[in-house]
Amino acid sequence: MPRVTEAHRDARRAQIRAAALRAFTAKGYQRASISDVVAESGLSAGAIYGHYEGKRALFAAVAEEVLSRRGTELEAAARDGVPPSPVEVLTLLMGGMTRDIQDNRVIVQLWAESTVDDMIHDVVQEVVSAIQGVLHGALRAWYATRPDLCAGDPDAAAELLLPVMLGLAQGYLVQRAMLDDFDPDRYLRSAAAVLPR
Amino acid sequence: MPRVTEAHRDARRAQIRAAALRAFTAKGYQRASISDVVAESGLSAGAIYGHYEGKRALFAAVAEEVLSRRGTELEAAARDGVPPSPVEVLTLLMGGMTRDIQDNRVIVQLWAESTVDDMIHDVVQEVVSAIQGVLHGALRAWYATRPDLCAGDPDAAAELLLPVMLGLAQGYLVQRAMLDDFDPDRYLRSAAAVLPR
DNA sequence: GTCTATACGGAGATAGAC
DNA sequence: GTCTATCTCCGTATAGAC
Repeated sequence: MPRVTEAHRDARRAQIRAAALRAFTAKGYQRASISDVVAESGLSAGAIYGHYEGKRALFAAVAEEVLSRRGTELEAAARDGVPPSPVEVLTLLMGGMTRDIQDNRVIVQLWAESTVDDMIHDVVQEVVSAIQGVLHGALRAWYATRPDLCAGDPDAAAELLLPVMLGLAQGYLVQRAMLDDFDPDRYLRSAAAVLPR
Repeated sequence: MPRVTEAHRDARRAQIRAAALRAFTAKGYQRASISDVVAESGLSAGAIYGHYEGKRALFAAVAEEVLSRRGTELEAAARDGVPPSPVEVLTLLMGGMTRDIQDNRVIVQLWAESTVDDMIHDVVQEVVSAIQGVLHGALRAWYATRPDLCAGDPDAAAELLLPVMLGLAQGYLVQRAMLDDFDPDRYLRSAAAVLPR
């Protein structure tokens, strides 16, 4: 299999995903039509359908790409250097989201879609599980440096903190997407006040 | 204006809202059609449109009803009896949600819709603001009984905790709607480990 | 692989009788 | 106020040429 062709194919697919993300971000996933993606990509409907089965598959692919990056980033940060504290982990995750997509309304739309579309559900399920795994590892590493806080059992401490860490991240994203007067710094100060440090 | 007629009108509107909630819950807001609401209500399309402008207005009305109840419940709990602790407040709110709607997928769908539909946005915005107000009051009342935890300033302490309390509630709802293996008790234990008590 | 043009289906909303 | 029947729009997806 000629690798040039393969690379070209992947590049085109990436181009389509990028266009889809722009369209979904601008209009919202439900309201964005395939025509919007077409317009955004500079290609045609036929071209899109040649690479993705349809709008749902496109959303799944984009979601996989964006969410996976959070796991990758966190893993990298946890690997080299001092283990980040819970608040630093939260800040890192939220900063990454903001970097990838302007506002994060589309993330909330993704969650909603995952409650009703099986294809989306499966992708989100898988990637979020992966993120939880990485998150667990990061927290465990940090607790290991703070034996005073975990009674010598970093693993159990990380396990206990995990749902709240995920929940605080989700709360941040919901509020940022939904509330007119959301204040990111205030939210992080609030989180810092309750999280171990 | 004859009050019997007025009462009948309100009853019918409540009947329609209840039918809409069932339809939205069963199929998801986007996928539920007006026909579904019609079928669920036992009425006709014409009857529905005689009382509500359309699907969006219906969702807004249902959302207003369900969310407002959270504020009312919390206010009642905070008023009579011992001020509930943060974890108790969280448990109360989540219990109320579960009572009103089986799973809470439709809540996440509501948030998503609020990021893209102005009518929904305005309603959610208003009701969530009200809930935050009540929440603030409840937390302040609790802190007032625990001066050791707030350095004598219950108001500031409540203000600081507010975003996290809201975020933890939202995280609970997202995870419950989205994750196959969500464990409510585990989430609450996790929250109890970080929240002041 | 990609384009243009179009078929198909479904959903929200309305008309008009009762 | 409510019903039946229907209209109209719009979005997804495909057909067929290049």
